Amino acid sequence: MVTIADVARHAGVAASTVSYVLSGKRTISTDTRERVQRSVRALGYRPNASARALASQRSNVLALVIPLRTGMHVPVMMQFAAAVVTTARRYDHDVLLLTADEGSDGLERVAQSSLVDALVVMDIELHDERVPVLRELPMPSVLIGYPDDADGLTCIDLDFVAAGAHCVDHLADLGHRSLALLGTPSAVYERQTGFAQRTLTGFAEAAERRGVLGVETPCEHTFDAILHTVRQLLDEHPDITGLVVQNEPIIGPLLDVLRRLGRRVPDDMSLVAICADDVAERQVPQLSSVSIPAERIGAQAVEALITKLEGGEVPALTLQPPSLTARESSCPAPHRDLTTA
Amino acid sequence: MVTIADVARHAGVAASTVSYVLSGKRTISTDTRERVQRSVRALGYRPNASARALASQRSNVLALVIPLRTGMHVPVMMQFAAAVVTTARRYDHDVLLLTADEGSDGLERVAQSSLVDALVVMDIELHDERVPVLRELPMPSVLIGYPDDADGLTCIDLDFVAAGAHCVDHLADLGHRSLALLGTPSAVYERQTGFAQRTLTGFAEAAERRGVLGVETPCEHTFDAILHTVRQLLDEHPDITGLVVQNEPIIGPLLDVLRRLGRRVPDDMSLVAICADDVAERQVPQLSSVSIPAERIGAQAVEALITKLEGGEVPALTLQPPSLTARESSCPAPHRDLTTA
DNA sequence: TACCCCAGTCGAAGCGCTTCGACACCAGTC
DNA sequence: GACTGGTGTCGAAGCGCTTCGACTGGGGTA
Repeated sequence: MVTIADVARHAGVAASTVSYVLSGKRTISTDTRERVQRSVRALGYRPNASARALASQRSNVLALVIPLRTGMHVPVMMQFAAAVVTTARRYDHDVLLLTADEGSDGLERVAQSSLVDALVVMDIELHDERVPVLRELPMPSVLIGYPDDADGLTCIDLDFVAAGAHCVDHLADLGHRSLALLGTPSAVYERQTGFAQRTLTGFAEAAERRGVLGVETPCEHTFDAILHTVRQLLDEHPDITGLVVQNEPIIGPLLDVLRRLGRRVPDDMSLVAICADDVAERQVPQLSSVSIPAERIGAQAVEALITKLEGGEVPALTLQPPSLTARESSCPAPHRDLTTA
Repeated sequence: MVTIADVARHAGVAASTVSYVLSGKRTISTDTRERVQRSVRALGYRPNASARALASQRSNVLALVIPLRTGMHVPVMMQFAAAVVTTARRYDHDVLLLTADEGSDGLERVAQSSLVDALVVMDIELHDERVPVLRELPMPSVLIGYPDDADGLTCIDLDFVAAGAHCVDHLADLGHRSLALLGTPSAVYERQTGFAQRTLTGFAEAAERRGVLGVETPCEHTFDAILHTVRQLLDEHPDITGLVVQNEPIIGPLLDVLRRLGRRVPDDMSLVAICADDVAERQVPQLSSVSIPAERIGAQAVEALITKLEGGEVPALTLQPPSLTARESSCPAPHRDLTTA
């Protein structure tokens, strides 16, 4: 391996000069700078990451904690992860992958051993055991999602309360009076995952505000579960004409189930999904949806972290406003009242 | 931060003694060992990763290169990734996440800067530009998948040739005489991805060997594309009664399409998928399938790497034998010949 | 002309650990 | 009683880099 000393010798300067050329932290004459850069290229020099980290107290590595848990929708997670990695690279950082099942011990491990400079933590529960740990850690972190008590933390998320409300408003504006939220598997609610809870809240509040019926039900991923859940829902509330779906993997089978139950989308049943745009567009009919800007949020998380690493200030909570795109799956409610009133 | 010197002072020994207690590389008296361990616990000491890496020339970090490319099925990838991370942790290693779009430069970067000790590379193409680079790198690597020329490499994969053949054999055994392979999106074939190509080969060879018709067609992910592909397939080859599917995300909509085209599964059309077991089981009807043992392969990759890091020998190519589970989606062929012969 | 200042460079210290060789001590051995 | 061979511990060197303080020389100022 070629070291900085080799480069220095080759260029006829001191090792520290090479270091300053590379970091730009002191002024170096054009002449020297170019000579050093030529030597770097000629020898194919790459600074040793550990030596650099040891001397500078910076590893240039971010930890990314991703959940690999039941009920989570994997492709969305990967979009976040990809955005984090890509953005980190843009700021000359690498990403260490941790799974959530290492828990808060894992966070302490990588932080206290100085393996990483900062952490991005996904899939935050309302009462997350990792939150107090993150608060005490001697390095910056950013959460994607946010706990109930977000004091002293930096959190970034889609505004799921507003997202839930948006869906209700959209359907209510179209004249629907009875709505249901078809949510994530119940395990996700049980562990009080922020995004699921908040969508629920937004949905319920908006239904109340608009004076429409709003029922909520979790839904598992198997076809039979979907069939059963929807059938029961429509049995109990036969006048439901609007469905809000926050559960990506069931979207395909759900359309199937509705067909099988004799409900045409959107004629008999309007649908709004909370999901990635490409998923919404891929369906037949294309789904009206509130998109999940995973790319944007992942990038923002890294940028916030970099800012904090450089000593800058970032807002404690950044909520992306949701945006709803109306597509083919939602339309004005059928005029029941003409026949039933 | 607590350093090894603090621990040494606290325990009344030399720093090197602490190091030897921690590594176990020299015999230490029970008395001293316990005293040191107590001090470690009392002070909450964690060795500094960079210092350790610098001194020992080992970072205890593995690079994992995952593809984030069009046509790849994300959940399967994540299963691999999760298995790699989990297994790495079992051997006291961490995982640095790289995306394939950094290409071979990314590999050189992390390897030559000693950021990592070894690499796991996924999604290998038959003529992969990264292969020559990996061969030259001064550290071990393991490929999940394998290129045409695998000389000097360590590769682990499901035996997709056998998988393709297995599917044909299963259907041929059931009396089907005309089969089709509904494959990945064409982009995946165009970049000569190993698993797709080899399944094709196995499928074609087995069809030839069994003397049955075997047509092959790529298939994109959108509903319309699936509908169009299947319709065209059945127009051109109306007597196809067996379908092999290697394209996880289309499985749901495909069942839909077949229904729409009036083909009942399995009565009119037998189906065998190459996909994760849980996906196969979630469908209605449940799919006969060759499973993709992502967990196993990911774990094996890491274990091979650890063995190589310790100077051990590992086989150049490890092919997992595929196993087919017959479920509801395949049954004996309808007895056409009675009516048409 | 004497002075100061700044740009440009160097040398050395030190980041926190591992590892090598040396050494001290105690048991056996002859 | 001198010698050998472990066993357990220590000190020092060194991993490859960053960074601090110091030094040099040339240009501007008084």
